[in-house]
Amino acid sequence: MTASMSEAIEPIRTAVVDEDGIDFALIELFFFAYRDFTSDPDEILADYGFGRAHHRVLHFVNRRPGLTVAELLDVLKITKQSLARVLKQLIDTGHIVQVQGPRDRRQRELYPTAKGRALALDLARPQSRRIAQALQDSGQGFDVSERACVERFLKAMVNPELRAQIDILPHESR
Amino acid sequence: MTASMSEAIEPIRTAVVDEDGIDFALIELFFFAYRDFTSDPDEILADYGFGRAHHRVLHFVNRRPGLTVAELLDVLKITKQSLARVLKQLIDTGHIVQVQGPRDRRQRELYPTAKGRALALDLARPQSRRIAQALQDSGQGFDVSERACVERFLKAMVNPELRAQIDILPHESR
DNA sequence: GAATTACGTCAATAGTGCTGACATAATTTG
DNA sequence: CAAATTATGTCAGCACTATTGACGTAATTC
Repeated sequence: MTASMSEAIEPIRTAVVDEDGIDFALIELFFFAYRDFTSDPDEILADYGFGRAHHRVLHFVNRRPGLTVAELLDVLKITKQSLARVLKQLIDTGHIVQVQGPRDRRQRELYPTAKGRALALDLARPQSRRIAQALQDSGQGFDVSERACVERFLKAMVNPELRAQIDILPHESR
Repeated sequence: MTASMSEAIEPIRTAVVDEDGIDFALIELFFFAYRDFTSDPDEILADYGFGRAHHRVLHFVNRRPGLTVAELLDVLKITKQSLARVLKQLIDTGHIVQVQGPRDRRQRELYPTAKGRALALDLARPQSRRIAQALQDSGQGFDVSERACVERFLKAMVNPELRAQIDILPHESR
């Protein structure tokens, strides 16, 4: 764990620049943007003793009511054990209910309750406000649809094999 | 922690839709995009026994060589204690060196070593590739600069009071 | 000289992720 | 029908990143 040898290791005093296809500017903008984007719901969640994991579960159960546990794991790309804790808490607090699968009785379909729906909307509100404001602030005014541009870009950033999953989720226009 | 009362809580069977200014579509796209975006460097970091916190520190020390500890804390918005561990590891492994501040000897200026610069570039490479590919895939071809649009949007998503900090960082065009 | 600042460190805690193992019930397969 | 597989739940233990609060030291400022 120690720096090899005893000679002084030379500090590099020049900043890295965006060269050779290295895009530090967008990399760090993405970091800052996502951090502030998630900070909005974080404050609300804290009041419930919940964290981001709860938010994500609540979000997707609201977006796809009747999801099974396996499907949810596949969307979130986490393990059963990681999901178990947060899902149990959301069920115990009456935000989500489990319903035995109609065809396959081993499955548990997950549905939001009115309480769970309300919380999901409360969490989405400040994030939506931030997005709307950002689109408005950054829009060029003209014909160019900032929203369409951003939506295309974000989707293209997702691993190709996962894009099919996204298309399952409800969307307004398209 | 238990759902109040004994009556069955009704599951809501309809999916939430994007209405009343709620933008679920972009919210979840942002989640998916950021998750995959960070998965690239995560694999490399694992080889070093490092995590995302190490990546962030290494990134900003490379972007602003000579940063003091206090400045780094201000950029990352974490506590001294959270930084301490990861910074110590990066110093012990010879990725970052501390130099006593020239004016104020209490300060420790942080600089990357050649090793630290190399790792920062290795981590930025797959992320930059993903961004470039996404911009290309999503670009409309025409005159519209997808990159400019995305950069404006991401910057507008950041809390206004923090945007000044971003402008300090080196950038190519602008 | 006293207060403040910059930094380091210690102890304790929380949230979220992981692996591996095991149990149960239901469905599918041979 | 018996056996294998699948869907889910649960237990134990671990890792990483973050938190708060407290304390110490050295350097600077007032």
